[in-house]
Amino acid sequence: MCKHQNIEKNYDPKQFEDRLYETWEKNGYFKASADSKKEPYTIVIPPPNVTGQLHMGHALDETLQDILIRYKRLSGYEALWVPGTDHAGIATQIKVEETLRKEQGLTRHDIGREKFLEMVWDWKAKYGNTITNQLKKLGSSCDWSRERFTMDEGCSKAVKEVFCNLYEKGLIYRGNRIINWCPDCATALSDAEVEYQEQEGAFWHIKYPVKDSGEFVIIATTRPETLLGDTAVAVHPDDERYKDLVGKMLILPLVGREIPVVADEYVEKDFGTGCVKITPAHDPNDFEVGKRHNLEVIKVLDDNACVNEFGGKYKGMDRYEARKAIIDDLQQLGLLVKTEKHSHNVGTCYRCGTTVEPIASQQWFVKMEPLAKPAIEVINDGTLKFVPERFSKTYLSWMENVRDWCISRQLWWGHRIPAFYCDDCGEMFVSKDELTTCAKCGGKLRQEEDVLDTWFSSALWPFSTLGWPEDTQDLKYFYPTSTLVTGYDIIFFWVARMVFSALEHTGKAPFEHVFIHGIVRDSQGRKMSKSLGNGVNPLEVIDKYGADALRFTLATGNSPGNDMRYYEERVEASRNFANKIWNASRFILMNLTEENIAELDVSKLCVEDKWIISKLNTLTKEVTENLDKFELGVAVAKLYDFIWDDLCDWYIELIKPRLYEAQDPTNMTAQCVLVYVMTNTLTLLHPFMPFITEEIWQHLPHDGETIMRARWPEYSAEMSFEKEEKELELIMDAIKAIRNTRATMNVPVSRKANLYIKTKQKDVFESGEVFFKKLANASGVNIVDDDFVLEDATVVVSNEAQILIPMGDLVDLEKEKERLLKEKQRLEAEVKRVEGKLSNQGFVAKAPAKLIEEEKEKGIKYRQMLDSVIENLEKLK
RNA sequence: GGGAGCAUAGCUCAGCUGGGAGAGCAUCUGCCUUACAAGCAGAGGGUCAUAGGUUCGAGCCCUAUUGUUCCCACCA
Repeated sequence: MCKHQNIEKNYDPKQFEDRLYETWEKNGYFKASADSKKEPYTIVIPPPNVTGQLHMGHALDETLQDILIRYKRLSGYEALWVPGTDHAGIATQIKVEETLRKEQGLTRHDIGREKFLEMVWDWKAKYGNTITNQLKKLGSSCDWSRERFTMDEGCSKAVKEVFCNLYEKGLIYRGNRIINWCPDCATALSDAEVEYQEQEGAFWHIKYPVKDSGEFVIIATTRPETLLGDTAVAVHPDDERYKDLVGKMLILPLVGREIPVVADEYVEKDFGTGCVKITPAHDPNDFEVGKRHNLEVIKVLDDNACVNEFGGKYKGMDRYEARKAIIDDLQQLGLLVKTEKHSHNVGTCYRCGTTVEPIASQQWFVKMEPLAKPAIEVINDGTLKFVPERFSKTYLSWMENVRDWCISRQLWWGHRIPAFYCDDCGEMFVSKDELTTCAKCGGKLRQEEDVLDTWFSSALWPFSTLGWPEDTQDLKYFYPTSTLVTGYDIIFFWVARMVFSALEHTGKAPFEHVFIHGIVRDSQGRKMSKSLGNGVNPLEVIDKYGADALRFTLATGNSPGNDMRYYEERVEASRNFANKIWNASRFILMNLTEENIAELDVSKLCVEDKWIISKLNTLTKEVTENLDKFELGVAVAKLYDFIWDDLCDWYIELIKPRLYEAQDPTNMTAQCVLVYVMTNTLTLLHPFMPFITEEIWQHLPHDGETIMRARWPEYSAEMSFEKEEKELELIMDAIKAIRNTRATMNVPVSRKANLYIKTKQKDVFESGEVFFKKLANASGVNIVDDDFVLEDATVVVSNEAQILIPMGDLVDLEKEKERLLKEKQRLEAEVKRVEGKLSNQGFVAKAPAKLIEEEKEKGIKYRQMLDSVIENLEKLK
């Protein structure tokens, strides 16, 4: 009779997740078209590192994006999610270098630039698909036909275009300035790529002899090894102690060079000794001081942070060896006054953790001030909004204080800077084209060796992936993008740079909303990291519990911008929820008697049908509103409650009698309602749990090929049934009260009881007979008059009803008294609260009328219930 | 030094524009009731960090304090 295929008893995601994804992709459901008449909705993926592995951070990021994309797609938008990967300059280069060292014992310099780059490209070809395949496991509905890579032809073209453009405007320049140097990666870093760590260090007090006098100046430093490059000692201009010293010459210990004492406001009088050694080549502040006083810049450390030829006898030592040697020597000479403990912040490389070395060096920079201005403006005028809003503060404070961006990197893997030098005449050319001959002297040109900061190309991602600098149809239709979803940890690296780049080159903010999430931590609240070995592999979680369970876990109980802890127990709970949906659907399928199901006929609906439909209607409204406000966690929690409590625990139980009775004239209607409610619920849930919703949807009677092309449910006033909701809730309240009483009185489940109900709502309770029998273990239901008397009965008082249950010997008078007294206390408290409110002049005068009305109704209800309880207590005396 | 977040049940966290404190897990009791034991029914458990304030009414708004986490700055 039943033409519907039965499904397995237990939810087993492995049976369908991969299969469904393949079908979706094959059928082109993820593809978006720029010819569409619909409104566009666009997200570009934060490109993961091309050689990376999926971690929980990605899983969260992709899940949130996929929820938004699927929601918008269902809501009738032309939804495009552009995927792609980042070449990740340093990270990738380090990985390949490591392999080269391990497998062949060679460095990149041994094999040369060309060979090495070939190797990286091979590496990319081999491992580049790993992470994208992992994204597919999660269910990400990216338009893979548009997959991009930051070093593909189009992106490279965009990079050159931007570079030349900025150079021509004078916004890119080459200069000798202090930069952060990572000795291990052997490259310059931007300020954003330096992480500061508090480290226990020392503060050395050193004597510098004053020339031609027996006197000394004592300076205090944390970096004695840079002494070799000192070109002055500075004091504060107002410092009385050193007034006479200014202008005099000092003899630099160990070196013997003469250096002046200068006066500069940068010096803090009260810190250290008030005298500061100035090393312009190895400290950003000293560099500035040096500029003000025309000091020589003597670089004493080389690219490996070892002392160079200007270091005399210390030449060749690395910075820490040199430090130790210098301290020892100073001590022997009696020039070391004292050593204090001192904790201070040390800059480290965000990739390898090595302590960075500030070094004066010839590098390329982006001039930030003119670019930052409009990027600040778009926040202030509301063109670009952060969710949650507070992150705009983080963004603004950075943008307002931003310094010029060092964009050159001494790496091989990346976009080579399009600058060309002529060694014959010294001319430099910046050009999009590969120049070979000098336009001035005809000499041979060589291209700049340095490559660009990885973030230079990712800064263009929202428009370079859509075809810029060409004026493509995609760019016209999908740009600016709608929402950017990313973690707060890359607001500076990436978000900020995308904003000013987009404004400068496209004239538009790259997106409307920046939706910020936190990071996924381990169960102890620690960051997941390789070194701690506490990372959880999302793929293993998917393997064990399914992608939907992982997605649900990441989406639920998580609020925007906040970190979350990962607990396997939570994934298990999510899997259980999936199983619940699975079995509810299994139940529906088992009870469908026709292949096709009729349209919902409102005139045939029973009270419980209207109740669930009305509930669904409200749910639809709220879930939609929550999604529009980026409150994904709230939305999915409401879906959970509706499915588990309203649909499974109540509605399905309520209609079982109808379904089991083939002759029941309302049987068909119940089937209709089940299919209607389940189909709509699955659609609302689909963005969160795409696989299980599709799998079930395919089994249920449906129109169309896929739930991905279903229509997002809409709130409708016609599907709101307030009267029926209230009526059924009276019955539900009574059932809960009876169950509660029976449990308290230790009545065995097997013992059914007759109910005698006193109520003014006779019709409502009469129609609830079948529900009482099924859900409250009633053998019979009798509506009786108020003067009805029953001996040896327990009395359950609920909203609008008194229910008498004869229990014979089972009624323990003392227990019954105790129960009623407790009930009395509870109700008295309620009555007191309501009456307190209503007798408050201020409340009655100022509170909204609707609220007052509700309180009055509650007052009457509780008063009635309390009276009943008291009346019954009297009888027991 | 500047800025931000967090503090709610034993644990992890929700709580939207201020209107009777919620979930999951854990605990206790009773159930293999023909969708689901990955389940069902019931129960216990909270001075919403502290002190003030605004309001008829505060977990939510304001001020201060304490604890905690993070970001930025970098006094050598």
